[in-house]
Amino acid sequence: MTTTQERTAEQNLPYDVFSKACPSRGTLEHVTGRWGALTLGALHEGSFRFNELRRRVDGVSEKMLSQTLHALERDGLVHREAQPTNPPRVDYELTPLGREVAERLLALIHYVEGRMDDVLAARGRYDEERAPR
Amino acid sequence: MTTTQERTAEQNLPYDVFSKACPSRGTLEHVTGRWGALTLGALHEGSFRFNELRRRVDGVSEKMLSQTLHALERDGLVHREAQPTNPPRVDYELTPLGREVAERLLALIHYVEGRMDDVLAARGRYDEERAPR
DNA sequence: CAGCATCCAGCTTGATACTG
DNA sequence: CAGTATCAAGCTGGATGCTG
Repeated sequence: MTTTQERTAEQNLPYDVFSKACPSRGTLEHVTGRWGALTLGALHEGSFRFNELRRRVDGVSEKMLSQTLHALERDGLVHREAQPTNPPRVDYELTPLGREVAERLLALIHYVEGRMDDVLAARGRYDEERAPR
Repeated sequence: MTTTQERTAEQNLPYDVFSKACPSRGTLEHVTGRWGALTLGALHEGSFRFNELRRRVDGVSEKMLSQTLHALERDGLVHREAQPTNPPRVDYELTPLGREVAERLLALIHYVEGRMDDVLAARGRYDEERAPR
């Protein structure tokens, strides 16, 4: 069995999410976090204004959406286009890098959605086995 | 623009992670959460015992690993094989469904790892633009 | 070894109010 | 419209002690 450090050295990987200190872990959390994932998923379908996005991502608060967008913009996954009009208009869209990431993320999301019946069935079995009384 | 509900109806999707109430959102969080993602990633390489896994997933506490494994087992992604020996030996491995999910997850993880240089560069630009003083 | 039970510090989150 | 500021509450997660 190889340790994280050994794998990193052997395969010469510059960034290894399995290592606690690796910055890729932070970015991965922005991408896969509850709101990050849904935001990237929504933006994969086009450009959105702030409040459009807010309605799209059911349940996100204003604060969390703002925070999420800042993190994704900082990581270079989302582009923010602000027009200095009044009232202000700001559009968000994926960068090329963001699109690549979103595609892989959506492949995962759609797969999970497509297998939810199996997941729910597994849950039923699990719960029944240990609380039938 | 279509709402979440409209999309769900139009495309006849049984499960839509964009909807607050959808159970797929919960499963997605188990899969993509900090520890869920790393645990699935580790298990993709083979079968592991509890403490092996703990060493592999750098930074995870006993409690969180236990909790994570329970959630993944309940969702039908991980299989738990307990041998009634003394001392006890328990092995964890992916189910076929878990393997499918882990593969898509790893595609995302590896892509992000591979583009970390771009992410870090974007961060540098972002930070510089708004705190030069 | 493989966990569970408990406690609690602190970070995350949501609600609310306010600004340009 | 597009956010920021502030504050309370609740949940997450780490430490500790214990069991089979």
